[in-house]
This record gives sequence, structure tokens and C-alpha cells, in this order.
Amino acid sequence: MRVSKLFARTLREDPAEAEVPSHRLLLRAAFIRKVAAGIYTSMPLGLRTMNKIERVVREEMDASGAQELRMPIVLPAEPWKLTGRWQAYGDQIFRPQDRHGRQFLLGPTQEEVVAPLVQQEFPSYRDLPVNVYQVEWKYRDEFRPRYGLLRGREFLMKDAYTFDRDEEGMRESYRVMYEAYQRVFDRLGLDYVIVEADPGTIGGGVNHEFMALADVGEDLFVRCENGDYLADTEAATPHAPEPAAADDDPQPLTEVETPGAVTIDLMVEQMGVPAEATLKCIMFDVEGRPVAVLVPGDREVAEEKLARLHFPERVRRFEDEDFTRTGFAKGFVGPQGFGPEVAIFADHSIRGRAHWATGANRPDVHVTGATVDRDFRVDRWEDLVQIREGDRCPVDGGRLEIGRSIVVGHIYQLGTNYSAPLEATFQDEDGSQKPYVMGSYGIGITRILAATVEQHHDDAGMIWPKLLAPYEVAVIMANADAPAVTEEAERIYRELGEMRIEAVLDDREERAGVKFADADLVGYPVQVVVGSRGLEAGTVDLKARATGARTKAPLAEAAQAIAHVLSSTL
RNA sequence: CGGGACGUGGCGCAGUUUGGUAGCGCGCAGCGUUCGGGACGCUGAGGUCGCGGGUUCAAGUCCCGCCGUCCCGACCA
Repeated sequence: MRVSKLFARTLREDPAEAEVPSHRLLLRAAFIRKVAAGIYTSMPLGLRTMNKIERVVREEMDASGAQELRMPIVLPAEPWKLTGRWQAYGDQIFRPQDRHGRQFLLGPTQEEVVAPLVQQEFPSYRDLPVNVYQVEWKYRDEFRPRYGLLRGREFLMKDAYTFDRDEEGMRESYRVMYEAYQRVFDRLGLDYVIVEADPGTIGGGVNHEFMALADVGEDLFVRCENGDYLADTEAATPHAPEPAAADDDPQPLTEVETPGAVTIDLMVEQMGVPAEATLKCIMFDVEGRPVAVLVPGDREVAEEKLARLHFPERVRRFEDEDFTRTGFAKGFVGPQGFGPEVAIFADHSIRGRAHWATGANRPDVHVTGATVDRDFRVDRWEDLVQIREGDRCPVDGGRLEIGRSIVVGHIYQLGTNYSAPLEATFQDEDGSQKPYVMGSYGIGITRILAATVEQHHDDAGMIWPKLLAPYEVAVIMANADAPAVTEEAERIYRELGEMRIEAVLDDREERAGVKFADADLVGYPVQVVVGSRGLEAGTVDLKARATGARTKAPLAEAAQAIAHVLSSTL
């Protein structure tokens, strides 16, 4: 490709809308252009790189036995109502209507399409297992699209689905995909970790996230200092403390006047107890039923964990009108005397202390000495706190540290969560109809594009690994007006083409500095400078973008030297 | 959706406080000089100042409404 013809105008200045490096550089280098918030055009350079990411993903999917197909994007609503996601996704899905007013949605993933499809084609246990995938635009009307390609409303995703006869088969399919994912991310050159994760609105059990490490990452994960535990902060479970015995130091339940003490901080101030000795009792509404969650006062409730326990029912925190309607004393709620209409969930850490300071269920009054079983009951003990830096590792008690990352892959063991409500069943050996045992596997292609830039850039621009670079080599005419320069640069460019090395020829009537700056910005792995200065000495100059290493090569053997430098770069 | 900010040639911005002929840099076009790390001179094209209403002799500037974009929070590949 001749740069003079390339449909790409680089920007000299940073676009005002871009904050993070990947967004800024992808815009400046003309890889993408914005159409609307979170929606982008893939420009020729960006599309080439995206295609290369897809190629790696397809190769590993095909090698693991998955078969590519393509499902529609515009989907009828009915199956989504059966699985509960029509409601569960809420405002997150785009919901177009056809001319008759029928409800459709733009696919955020496609379990609801693929399960009935497999049932139609592969109705027998003899047909299983089967693994199908596609690479397709996905649509989620994010509350806040952000950071360019890192969180768009339209994004390219590889989604795969496995169908097995039983749990054991699903676990095997899952293992195969897990390993395929490792190969994909290894080949793409990403620095990543694999963590246990929260399943979110897809629902299901065991699942893992593949997280590319990045300072701008929106996803937090925890890692044990001893290296034996990794988890998404949304799913991480801290080590539970040893239960404390109330008998050792009996305390009566005592009421204390605490006017206006509606927060933990004010309780601490007025009652003289440390925050970790206060019991936070947070009220939630689960489709009309009240649920109380107990955590120590110095901890926060992990609402996503609570939501997961109730999926697909919707969980929301009490609002003012809920308090008014139900009569609970906002700011002074305690679990004592709750009737059976309130489900009481407690975090495991509540066992670590015998007596608690908490609300008395009357305005301006708290209690001390509240004791589990004696003064209040707990219906379910669960992991319900948000993890934080310094918590103990559930495996060996080591210190947990928090890191930032971008989720680029997520795999799920869905079981029958989708096939059962969709009545997607196969006939088993004994003649009975059973729901498929499913797995679901996503890779964010556009997000990988951005995550790779986050991990591979410097002040001058992007630094592409050669596997993903839009072109591997930039041949730069340093003085475009010298006929000898033009002639030699054209020759080298032609020879590279014959050697099947992807190159651009910067034949623009620009000063050399502009071409160097653009080559650095776009991030071609190897730059070749052909100029009159070198021609006098019979050489061209090579520069490896990643290391900055410069070498000279004899003019006659330039193409071979380029191939050599290229082969030694990542 | 809640909180904050911003919408002025393709891009980055000033002008809005105090209403009075729409400006600057980059980019773009032409000519000339220059030419191995984002050159310089001259000339020029390009703007319904986000949209709609209102106030006023007069609105980019003041008032009301709407739309869009970005940033901070709750969701996700």
C-alpha cells in the first residue's frame, strides 16, 4: 500500500474526547473514527489489525473443534422472555420494533438463538457434543460507554457455545475451550491472568475471566501475595474468621440513644465503638420481598453477589419510598425481631464477633450487645462483602493485593440455565428428553485491539507485535524528490511484496520528519529509511519500532535484511 | 439513570464575565524557498457559533426548552 493513497489521515494533536492511551492513539493514527458515543467506524488500518486478531481466534477455535457459523443480530424477543434476560438486561439492550410493533432486540450474546438451533439440527445424544462459534457485532446499550473501544455499545465479539449430554461432558468441553483461550491470548502477546469470576447476567456457575493487565482497566482482580489465588473482585471471597464464642464475655442487649446517627461514622462517634464492631444491616428489595444483608460496619455489601444468589430475580437496594412503605427505620435498622417475611442474609465475617452494635429499629436509637441466635436469626450465611486490599487469602491466609485489568475473554459453564427455560432438549439413550448442558465462551475482539495498545505503546505511538500490525514494514522515502531514492524505495517495496511481507511505501510529498512521526504513531514493527544520505554509502537504515534498535543494511540486500530484522522481532 | 463539564471551519482552542464587523494554531488549496525526526514566506478556500424558541435596535455572548459529547458512580467482551 502506498501511504499517499492510504485512506488514513493521522491527527497531529490529541482529540479532546480521548482520555486513555488506546483511545487517543487509535484515533490519532486513524484506526477508528467515531460515529456516536461508543460506536466507531473501523478504518482500513484498524480493520486490518482487527482481522488479524480474528484470524488467530478462528485458528484456535477451529483447532479445538469448534465450527464457525453466523447468527442474526436482530432477534425476536420471545426466547429472551423465556430465559428472563428480556427483564434481567433491563435498559442494557437495544430494542428495535418492526413495522407491526413486534419487539426485537439487537443481540448482546446469542444463547437464546443457538440453543433452539442446536435442538433443531442435533436432537440426539448421538450428535453430542457440539461446539459452534461466530464472530459478530454485539450490542449493549451501556449506561456509560467509555474509553473508545474499551467499552463500546457496539463491539465485535467471538462467541462460542458448547452442548453436551451431561455435566461431565460440559466440563470436558469447558476444559478444551479454556486451553484454546490460553493459546489465543499467548499468541496475541497479551500480559494476562485468568481469574474466577462473577457470572453476571448470563447466569451460571463456574466461570473464568481472561484479564489483560492494564493501568486503565476497569476490572479489578485480587491476587494472593503467595500466588495461589486469583479472582475477580466481584467474585473474590475473603478468608472467613474463626467463629467467636458469645459465652466467653456475655453482654446484654442494651438500647442507646443516638440522635441523628444514621451512618456508621456517626455511630462510631456517638457510641464509642469501632466501625468493625458495628453491624451494618442493609435492606434490599427482591421482586417485592424484603431481604436484609448483614456485614460488619467497616465493610461494603457486594450487591452483585447478592444479585447472583437471586438470579434471575432482580435485586435492588431499598429506596426512600421502600422504607416509608415497609416502616423500617432508615439509618436505624437492626436484625433483632425481624419476622419470617424478611429474609436475613449474613456475611461469614459476622461469625467473627460475638456482640454487635446495630440499629434498634426505632429512629435515634441503637443497641449494643446484639448476639447471633440469641437476639437475631440468620437465614443464610453467604459471602457478601466486597473484597479489599489487605484481606486474607481464602487458600492460605496470605495478603490479597488488587490489580487492574481489561476483561478480554470470559467463559462460562452454563449447565441447563438456558436450555431448560428454552426447552432445548435432546433425546438421551433411555429415550427421555433432557436439556442440553451448555457452555458459553466470549472473546472481545475490539477490546483486544484496545487492550493490546494499552500494553504496547510509548509516547510516540503504538508498538504492534508483527502478528497484529496492520502492515509489518514501512518503507520511507526520506527525500521523495531524488529519483534514485524513489527508484530504490520502489524496488525494495516490490521485493518485499514478492517475499509476501506486508509493507507500506511512504511516497508522500512530505518532509522526512512527518513520515517518521507517522510511522512511529501507527507502530509498524520495522521502518526502513531510503534516503540520499544512505544511498551515497550504499545502505538503507532499519529501525525496529519496539526496541528502537537501528541498523544499516547494504542497498542490494535490503529486503533480506528487513526480513531478518522482522523475524527477530516479536 | 444520578452528579459535573463542554458544544465556535476537518482537528485543537480563544472570544461569552461587560450584547455591537467571528478570531488564532494545525490541517487543506495555489506559488516560491526548504528537504533524514512533525520547515518557512506569500496568497487563498472553508463557519446557519449544536438545534428550537424568547428578550433586544442588535445575540456566539442574556433567558427557556431540547439534542449531542466527555468525565465521576452502579453493568459487561
